[in-house]
Amino acid sequence: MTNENKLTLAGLAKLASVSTSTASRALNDNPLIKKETRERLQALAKEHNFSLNRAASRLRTKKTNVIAVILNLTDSTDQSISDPFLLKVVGDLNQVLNKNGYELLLSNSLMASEDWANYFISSSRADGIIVIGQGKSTSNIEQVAASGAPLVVWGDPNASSSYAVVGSNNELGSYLAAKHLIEGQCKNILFLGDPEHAEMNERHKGYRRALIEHNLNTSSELTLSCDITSKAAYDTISSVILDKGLFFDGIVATSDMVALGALKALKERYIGIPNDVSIVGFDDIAMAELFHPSLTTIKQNTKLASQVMVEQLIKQLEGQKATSVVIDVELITRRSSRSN
Amino acid sequence: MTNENKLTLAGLAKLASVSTSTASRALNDNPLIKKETRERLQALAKEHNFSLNRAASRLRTKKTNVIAVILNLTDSTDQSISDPFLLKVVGDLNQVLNKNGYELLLSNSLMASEDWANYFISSSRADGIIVIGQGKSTSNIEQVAASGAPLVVWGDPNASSSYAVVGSNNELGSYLAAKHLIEGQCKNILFLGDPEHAEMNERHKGYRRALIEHNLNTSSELTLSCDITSKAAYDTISSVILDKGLFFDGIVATSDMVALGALKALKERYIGIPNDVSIVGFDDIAMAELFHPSLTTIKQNTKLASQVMVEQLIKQLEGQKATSVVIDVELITRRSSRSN
DNA sequence: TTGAAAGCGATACCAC
DNA sequence: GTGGTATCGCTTTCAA
Repeated sequence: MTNENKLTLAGLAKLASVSTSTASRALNDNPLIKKETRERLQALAKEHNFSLNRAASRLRTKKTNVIAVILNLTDSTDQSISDPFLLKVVGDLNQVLNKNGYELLLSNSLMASEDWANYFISSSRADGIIVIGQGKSTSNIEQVAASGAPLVVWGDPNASSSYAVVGSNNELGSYLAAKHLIEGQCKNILFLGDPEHAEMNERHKGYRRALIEHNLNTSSELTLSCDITSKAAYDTISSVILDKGLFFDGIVATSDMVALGALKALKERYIGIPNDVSIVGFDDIAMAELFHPSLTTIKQNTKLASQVMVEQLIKQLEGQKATSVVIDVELITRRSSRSN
Repeated sequence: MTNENKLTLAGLAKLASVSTSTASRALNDNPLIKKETRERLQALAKEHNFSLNRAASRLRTKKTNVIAVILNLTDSTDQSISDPFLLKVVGDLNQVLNKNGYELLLSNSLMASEDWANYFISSSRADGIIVIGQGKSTSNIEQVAASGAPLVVWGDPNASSSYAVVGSNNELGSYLAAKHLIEGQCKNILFLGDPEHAEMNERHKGYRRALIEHNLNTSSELTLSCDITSKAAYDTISSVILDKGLFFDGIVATSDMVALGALKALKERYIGIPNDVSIVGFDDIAMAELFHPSLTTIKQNTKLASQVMVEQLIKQLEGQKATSVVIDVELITRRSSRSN
């Protein structure tokens, strides 16, 4: 197999005694070619383990059928790249892209050059870009948008932006979370997360809306800013309890990882969950129900979201305009919060 | 930016009043070209947002600088693709590949055609293949190996195989796990996992070795076969307790997800961990220490493993022969098992 | 140190 | 329905 020269389309055509044009069309299942001929060539290709050279066809057609997916990590290398939620999205995107005939080129913001449009699109490495996460700064993303490259971002769809953003209804999600805690008789509800981050800021708004609606304390000492990792959440909760004691009876966390970090800190102090403190997470990662108590959370529908992202991207690839789309969230009630 | 025709190397060369040859060499930082000229052209390229067309250069050089990473899922679509351990490996590989100038094309066995070598290599989509997981059948992998394509597999490195396998010392891992339980006075130790799966089978061997060394019961009813998901583990443990009561006091699980599923089933029945039953997992996923009790486990060094996999792959890309490599494992003692 | 030109392997326009 | 051929944009040998 490695001794002779690799078979090319021209070679295959010769074997079949047709022209390369015909061979090309046949392998691409072009209906211009007689069905019989098509099938004959496809069989021959299979027999000889022949595959069209993508580099060549990409050069000629100026289409790669590749989508670059960029994990837009905030800063801390290790923590966020292993966030199960982000990786779940990558997995789902992979499925959907493949189903639509695209391949997934994986990157992350720590690696790729600064100028994404240039690096991926102009260089014809990919036809379009999906960015997962807006992070704290969106300048990279705006640059891509300005270049006119097909682009979809997973993030906060309510932010007015020059590009299509697909994301959960974050405000509503945390509103539902807070409301659920209030209905469970929580009076002093903490918000745990990083309000500087676009999506998290929306979640903070929803949390405040619920509290205000129910005339609860929204004092700023109830908003605890911390990184979106379980470690940071654990540390934050641990130290705040040490400082001020247990001055809260509910937590609205900005992610499941954050919720789980908080949960651990509380349990270590023998604080009862959900009776002393109720907790609601955000994401509904696979592990949420494995914990004890299982985690009440706001489910983000990553499967649907991936579908929508790919749809919106394909629209742009076809020259249409894409729009931002809000994905519904859902409260999943489990045992880390009091029901009713 | 979209109005005029896209700039090509020839165009850039004209702008700089040099030949395309010179321009090409300059942008590739070829020392043949005077340093001054090189810098001038690189600056010009940046100024005009110019990037070399990869499709063209790949066609010409017959090198893509892309590595296909294939998640070799067993069967169940949803469960395994979200296994945090596998995705962690993908993330780590991404980092290492990028550092070495390669890009990562993500695929999974459910999607890609049957004939991986053909699909990825002959078609010049990628220069090499990394397969994550041997699954139950290795015929796909062997086909790639037979084709002579650069290939590295994450799996059981002890299996004699025609290709390079990088993987943890699975046998030793579960041996350590079982030994640790025995030292904690466990007498009836369950093995929970799927011994048909290559790596899991090694783990089963290690488990048995430890038991035999200590004259413990190795009867087959102590080996519980179940899928490598937390759900399956939960169901398996639940039903076995229902059937036979609590006839064991230790569990060697084949993965953290499995361990956590078992943990949940036991806690729901108010079985004390680690006093009634001690548990050891395998992997050391990020969440292992968040659980209550935190999970004792066998750590797989994915970072090192990724480095080694890429190294071995690059060797092959350079025409050298690669070898299988065993990665050390480490017992991480936490609270789900009795110490000492 | 630089330039001219051939050619990588497909596709698609135009002819028949 | 099928075939001839120019062409996509770059790299690299050979010549200067």
